[in-house]
Amino acid sequence: MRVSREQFQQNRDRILDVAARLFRERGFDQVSVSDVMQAAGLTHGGFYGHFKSKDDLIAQAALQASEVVVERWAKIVEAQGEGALKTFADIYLGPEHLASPGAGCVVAALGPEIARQAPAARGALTASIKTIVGLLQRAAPGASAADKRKQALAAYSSWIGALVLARISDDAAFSKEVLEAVAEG
Amino acid sequence: MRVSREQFQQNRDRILDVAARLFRERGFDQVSVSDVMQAAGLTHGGFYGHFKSKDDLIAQAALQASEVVVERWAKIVEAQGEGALKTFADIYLGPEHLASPGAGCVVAALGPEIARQAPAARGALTASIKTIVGLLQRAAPGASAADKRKQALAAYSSWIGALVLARISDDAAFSKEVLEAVAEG
DNA sequence: ATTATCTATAGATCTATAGATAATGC
DNA sequence: ATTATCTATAGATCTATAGATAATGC
Repeated sequence: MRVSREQFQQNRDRILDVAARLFRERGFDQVSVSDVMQAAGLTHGGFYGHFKSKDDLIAQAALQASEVVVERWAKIVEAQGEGALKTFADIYLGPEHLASPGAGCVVAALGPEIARQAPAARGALTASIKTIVGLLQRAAPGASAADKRKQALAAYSSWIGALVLARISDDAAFSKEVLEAVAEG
Repeated sequence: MRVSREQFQQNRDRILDVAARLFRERGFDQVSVSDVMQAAGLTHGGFYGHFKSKDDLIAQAALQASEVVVERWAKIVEAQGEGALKTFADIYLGPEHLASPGAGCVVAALGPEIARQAPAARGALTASIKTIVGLLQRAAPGASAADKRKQALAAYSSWIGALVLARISDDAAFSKEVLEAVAEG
C-alpha cells in the first residue's frame, strides 16, 4: 500500500518520536523494531523503507531526542537570561522529570548505554551536550567566562548524577532527599 | 565432570566476578549467559546449577560489584578520615576510572539500566548507595551533620554525572575538561 | 483524463542467537 | 560440569499490492 510523500515523512517522524520515547523508557535493547513500529501504528516490515538498520534508528532517535531537549532549554535561556540556572535546576530535579524518563534528559536515561554505542551516536550526543553546557554557561553566575563554564559543568554533572541516583532508588524519601540536596546546592 | 564443594563455590564466585565486570563493560543485555560462562572458563549449560536465571545473576552480580566498591571506599575513609573526600574525587574522576568501567562505579556504568530492573536489584543497589553516602558524609566538610550530608550527596552526584558525560564524549579534551572542572569544584 | 510507472506498506519468511532444559558422564 | 537440544524471539529480507506520482494523449 503506497502512501503520499507527505504521509511518508509523517510516518518517519512518528517512528522517530516513538522510538526516542521507548528507548528512554526501556533502553535500546529492550525495545524491538517491531515494538517501535507497532507503537507508531505500522507493521514491522515497513521499517526498512525508513531506516537502514536498528543501529541507524538508534543514532537518529538519540540525536532527535536530544535536539528536542536542547531547543526547550534554549527558549528558557532566551527568556530568562542569568536567572535561568535556577529554573533549569528546578525542572531537571523536579518530580515530573523523575517520573518521566521517556520525555526527559537523554543523558540521564541512556548515558552509559550511549557511551557504548558506535561513534555516530556518541558524536551526535557529544555535540548536543556541548550546546547545553554553552546554554548553562550563559545562565551561570561567576566572575570570568572560565568561572561560568566551570559552574555550568559542575551544575549539569550534579543534576545528571542526582537524577540517576533518584531513579535507581526504591526508597521515595531517599530519592527526594538527593534531588533536594542538589537543587539547593 | 563433578567438582568438589570448594571448587563449586570458587566457580560460582568466578562467574559472579566475571559477570560483574562484563555487565559494567557492555550492559546487561549485551552480555549473554554463554559469554559469562565462557569468560569464566566453563560451559553454558553449567550456569543453571549456580543461578536460577539470568535475572537472578543480574541481581546478584550488581550487588556483588557494589559491595566490592563499598569495601574499597570504607578502607580509604578509615585511613584518611576527613581528608578522604579529595582522595575519592581524584580516584573517581581520574583517567583510570574513566577508561575502566568494568572495574569501577556501578552507578556510572549501569545506573539507568538498574533503574529499570526488578525491585530486588534496585533495592540492593539503593542500600549500597546509602552506605556510600554515609561514608562520604564522614569525609565531608560542613558545620552540622545535615550540612555534611548535603555536601556528600552533592559531591557524589556531581562525580557520577561527570563520569557519565566524560564516557559519552568522543572528544577526549572535553572529557578531561568535565572531569577536571568537577574535581576542582 | 488515461495509462504507465514507481514505491511505501503489509505480511510472510528466513536466519541467527539467546535463554533454558534434558541427557550424559565422571 | 559437559554436551546436545529445544523454543522463542529478534533483526532483516522478500514478494505482492495498493495507491500515489509521472508521462502521455486528447
